[in-house]
This record gives sequence, C-alpha cells and structure tokens, in this order.
Amino acid sequence: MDKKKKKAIESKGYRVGSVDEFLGLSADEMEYIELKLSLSQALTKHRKKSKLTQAQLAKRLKSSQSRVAKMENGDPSVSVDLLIKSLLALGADKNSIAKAII
Amino acid sequence: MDKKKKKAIESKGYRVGSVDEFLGLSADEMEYIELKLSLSQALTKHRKKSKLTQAQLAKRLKSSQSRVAKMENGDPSVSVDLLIKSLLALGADKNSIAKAII
DNA sequence: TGACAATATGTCAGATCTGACATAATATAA
DNA sequence: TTATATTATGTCAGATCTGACATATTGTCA
Repeated sequence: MDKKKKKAIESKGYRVGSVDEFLGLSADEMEYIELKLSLSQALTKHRKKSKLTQAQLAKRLKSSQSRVAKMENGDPSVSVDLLIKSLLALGADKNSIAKAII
Repeated sequence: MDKKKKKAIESKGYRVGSVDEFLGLSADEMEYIELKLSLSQALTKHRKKSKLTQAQLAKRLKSSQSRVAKMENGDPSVSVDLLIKSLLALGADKNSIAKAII
C-alpha cells in the first residue's frame, strides 16, 4: 500500500457509516476511497505532464492552489465530481479517466 | 442521441459556465454530463439485474425513491459521488464502473 | 376500464463541498 | 546556509447536494 493511499484511508476526516471493518470503513467505503485516490493520482500525473504548478492549474480551473493540493492528496473534502471536472479540464478523455480508476 | 442523453443535456437545470457552445455548454461540461449519464444508465442496469424496485434500492442505500429516480435520470442535483457509491452498493466493482464510463 | 405498483417531478431544511484566504511545511537553487 | 518556489494544512462563508416528503405520471394486470 503506497503512501498516499495509506494517508487517505487513515484520515480521520472521512465520515463513515455503521458497518465496522478495517479502521471502521466498510468494503464499499474502502472501494470508494481507493477509486477517488486513483483519480487524485491521475490528476497529479496529468498536471505534471502539462508542466503546470498547482497554482497555475488552480487558475485554469477557477479554483485555488489549496484546493488543487487537496484534490491531489485525496482529501475527504474533495468530491469525485471535482476530480473528474478537473481531469477533463486538463484534456483527459473518458478513456483515460476510465483507465485511471481500474 | 438517445432519449435520456437528450433530456439531460436539454435540462435547464445545469448551471453552466461562460464558454458558449451548443446549448450554452462547453465541451468539458458536455463530456462531464455524458459521463454522469453513463453512470446513471449503469445504475438502472444494475438495479434491474438485482430485481429491485427504486424503492427497494433506496432503502438499501438509506435514501429515497425519488432520489433513486433522479439518479437514474441524470438529474443535475445528483453527484457522481452518489452514483458511484450507489453502484458499489449494488455490487459493481471498479472494472464495471470503468467500463460504464467509456 | 379501475385499482395498484412503479417511476417521475417539485420543494426544502440540513448536510456536504467549494473557493478563498492565511500560514505552515517542503523542495529547489544559489 | 538563505531565498524563493511549490506544495500542504486549517478554517469558514457561501454554494451545492441530499434525504425526505408530497404529489403527479406512467406502467401493469385483471
């Protein structure tokens, strides 16, 4: 398990349901977090391929550097919607998004 | 273009940005809506495969029938997060979710 | 046809997410 | 090392999403 996944999963920020498993997360919750994390990592990859800093990407997205940092780190306050919109803004297409989450 | 896609795209419900194109949606916004719609359709497919009514699925999700209906119809008030969580609750895995959005 | 089941639509209070800001931590180069 | 650039973290008001409810519409079957 790599550093980012560990960080996101250990995060106390996630509001979890009632079924207790590893660290209080259900299997579905785990899968959801892993999927989000995959998109986070894809975002970092695409940003770097485009040779943009987080601040530059933030400007393009009409967002802020801090939010981009949160996106790339799988922060619980970031939605999959925002990740997908950001990936699309970086030129990712359906296929590469689909590939990222597998 | 099938009925559902047309409905979602024509929907006045979507809050759109500044770049005007077909019906006032940018290319990225279009792609995002299409991706959401693909997940909507996958949800309907999975629900029917499980032989559940919208009300039964709603109960499993701790949600409501009306929200399930909105999910399946690509309503703008439904997030990709909710669609993905619902698909996972229906037993869909990463691969089938990825396949759905291609 | 009528009765019932299933799905769709509209609304809203409460919950969650977002951009923005400040500031801390870490990298990179001189 | 010291600057400077880049990334990370914490917070919060305003925006968006959610579950729930009422109700309308559509489907199904006798």
